[in-house]
Amino acid sequence: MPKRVDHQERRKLIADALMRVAAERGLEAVSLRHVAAEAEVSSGMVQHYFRTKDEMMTFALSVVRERGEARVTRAVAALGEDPSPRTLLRTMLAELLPLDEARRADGRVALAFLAYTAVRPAVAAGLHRETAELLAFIAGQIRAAQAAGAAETRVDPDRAAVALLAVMEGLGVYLLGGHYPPETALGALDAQLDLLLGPAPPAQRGRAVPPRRPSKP
Amino acid sequence: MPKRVDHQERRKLIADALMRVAAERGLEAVSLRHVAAEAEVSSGMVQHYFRTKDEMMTFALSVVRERGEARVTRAVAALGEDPSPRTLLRTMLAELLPLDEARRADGRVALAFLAYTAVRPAVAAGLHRETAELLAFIAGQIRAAQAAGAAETRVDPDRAAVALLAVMEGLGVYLLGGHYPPETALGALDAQLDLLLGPAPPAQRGRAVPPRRPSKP
DNA sequence: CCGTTTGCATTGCAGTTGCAACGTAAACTG
DNA sequence: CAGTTTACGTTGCAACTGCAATGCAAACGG
Repeated sequence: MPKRVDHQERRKLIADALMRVAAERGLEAVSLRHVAAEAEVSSGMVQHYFRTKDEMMTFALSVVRERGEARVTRAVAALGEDPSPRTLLRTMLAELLPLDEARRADGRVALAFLAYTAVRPAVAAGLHRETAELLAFIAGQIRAAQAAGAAETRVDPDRAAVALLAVMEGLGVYLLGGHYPPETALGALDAQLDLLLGPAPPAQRGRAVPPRRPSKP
Repeated sequence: MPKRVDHQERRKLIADALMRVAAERGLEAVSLRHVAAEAEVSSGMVQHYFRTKDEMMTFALSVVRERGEARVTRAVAALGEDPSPRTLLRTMLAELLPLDEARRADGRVALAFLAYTAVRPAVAAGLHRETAELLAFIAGQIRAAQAAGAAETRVDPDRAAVALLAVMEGLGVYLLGGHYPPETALGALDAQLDLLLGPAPPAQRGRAVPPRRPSKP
């Protein structure tokens, strides 16, 4: 039986189990044995693929990141050929909000890792690059909208991008905390886009994110 | 010696130690013994004042909330008699951002508790009330600014309040993660206020929060 | 002045933790 | 077919965990 196993695949299997544990009971409940049990493998196997717990955590963090990226790319791809900046931004950001249970689970894990990395700065390096790229992209879209005359040109695209991404992150945090219902968050997101890009064309207004067919990533 | 002790004071002493541990090494490192050691008391004493660890955590969470509130009220009080809505909002929100090391430490603890409560919904009840109050207050200020003609009346105050608070929370999270420097966060906050309330009067622009004298709360 | 209550310190315990060590069986290499 | 490597499974261990139990001295109530 041995030797013919995909190393990366096993690691993802374990990381997935870790995320399930973390989503349900928090990162504090993540132990070698719990993860192993959740993945239905022996704890020896977990040790075989991750020499230390920290290695496992770091890998899981990268998986979380990639999941988010995959979500966004899929949602954006579903928009078809070059969508308007507004549609693009709204789709991206709404996709990153924990609006259904699947995304809530991911969100809880992400939030846990956020707290985790806040105390272990060394692990956070990868996140910085991603944030920087996202910010650059968002700023680009805002600039495009301004050039097309759709947006007020008084706002600095870079600052607006930082604010817009922060809105999304903050809404996500409050949603996870159950401070308000999803509609409130979506309303605030749309209001923010209105502020930045001017009122939306009526067809767009309040349109839901396209339905996502069930998948087992 | 016994009998003449202020119960509440001891509990705060312990909670403070807990927050120091959590700020440095995360909530996972918070154990009865660690907290006791940090507070320089016996672990028996900790058990005397908190019958279970959960009771201690819940109390610490309430202390975190109160600290934040105290910070804001102090900063706002320093503004003097009825300041403009814009000044008020900017002062409040900037005070809640982790811009110096003291507030970063508090922020790390708050973030850790956010992840903590996301998995234990029962504990989060108190937070909801506070958020709701804050939102109502912010919305009120925005309404006031609109009535005074300072702000564009096209934005819905309630939605704008949700977005504004989310901006602050999101900026805080990214700051704690070290994704960008404090100036970027402050820039985005000001940009957001510009969007909501119109450009700031020149005297206000970029003015720093009044210096906070060192204190041992 | 004596019992009760309060405020702590110490000890002990069962359970859990990360991790090292060892064992083993299957595939690949020569 | 011998030997090495890969892929695990099992066991064990020292450290740590929350918590119960016990002890004890000081203040207070009677």
